[in-house]
Amino acid sequence: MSNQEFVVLGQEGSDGCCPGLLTAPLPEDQAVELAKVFKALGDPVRLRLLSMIATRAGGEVCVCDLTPAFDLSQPTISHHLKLLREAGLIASERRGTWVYYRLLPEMTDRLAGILTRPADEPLPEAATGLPAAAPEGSTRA
Amino acid sequence: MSNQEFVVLGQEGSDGCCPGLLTAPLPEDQAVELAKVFKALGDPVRLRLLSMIATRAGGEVCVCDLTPAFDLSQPTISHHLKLLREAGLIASERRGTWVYYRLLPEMTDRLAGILTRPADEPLPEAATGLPAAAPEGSTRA
DNA sequence: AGCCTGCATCGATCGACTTCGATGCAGGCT
DNA sequence: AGCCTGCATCGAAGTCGATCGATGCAGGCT
Repeated sequence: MSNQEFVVLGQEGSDGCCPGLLTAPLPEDQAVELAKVFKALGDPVRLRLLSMIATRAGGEVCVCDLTPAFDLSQPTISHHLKLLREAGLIASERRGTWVYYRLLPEMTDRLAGILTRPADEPLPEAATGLPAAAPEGSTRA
Repeated sequence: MSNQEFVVLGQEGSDGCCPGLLTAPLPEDQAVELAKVFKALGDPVRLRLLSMIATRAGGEVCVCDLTPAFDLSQPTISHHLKLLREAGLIASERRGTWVYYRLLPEMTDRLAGILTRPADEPLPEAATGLPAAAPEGSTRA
């Protein structure tokens, strides 16, 4: 049960080919994989679940501590946890009666890296104000 | 047209009250606002659009350069751009016949900060293996 | 064994999202 | 003026996602 369901995103470090969204034009297949993770974060309940898991001292939370924090049924919470798990953001482990969830910091680290721009980003403010200069590929047929 | 539609997320810097998801248990209303932005990123087309906009030299892209890069209709691309705009990730400006989009790096910076953990994160590996220790709030009635 | 608790899975419901063609609107042409 | 191009908006259609009650399963009790 403590497996990650399926590993999304190749695990190249911050040195490899894919320094992130804001550096190179993100190929199709990578966009698909990345979107799965961001989609998992695109829900208030899942964000709060992730936050509760990540910030709990000890690095682990029992599901029985998560469920009563929401005005939702137990199956719904279980469903959201499953999505976070399938996105590679958390992992679960059963110990006796209870199931514990913990953060997988590799994924959040990776997302943070993907959203970080390469420190310079001149933001030239150039072309602004020109009388409608023709864009890149427009041959104006 | 170059307005941000509506400003999501209070704009406190990295010093203020909300250092991110992985530090404090994310209150409900903030989770709702944050989820909107992550949801906007939770689609492969929008991720590629954002990437194309962010990585274009000059910091701007004409819509007419974005549309032919996808196997989708023009209204669909326009719809995705609108969602990215409403999420505060990009802004648009009309110049003559064409509309140009540019990245709003404040938002991506903010997301990156939210996903960054406070550098230490001991990952104690403690309680693991114990014979079913009772979780936090369980009084085991 | 039998029972009880904690959690996951199943099936159904209903709203949200993606996509499209059709249309509207702004701005540059002739 | 009339026309054409670039882009946004408007329904409509189909798919996906969130949520629930019911159920199943695992593990610790008596």
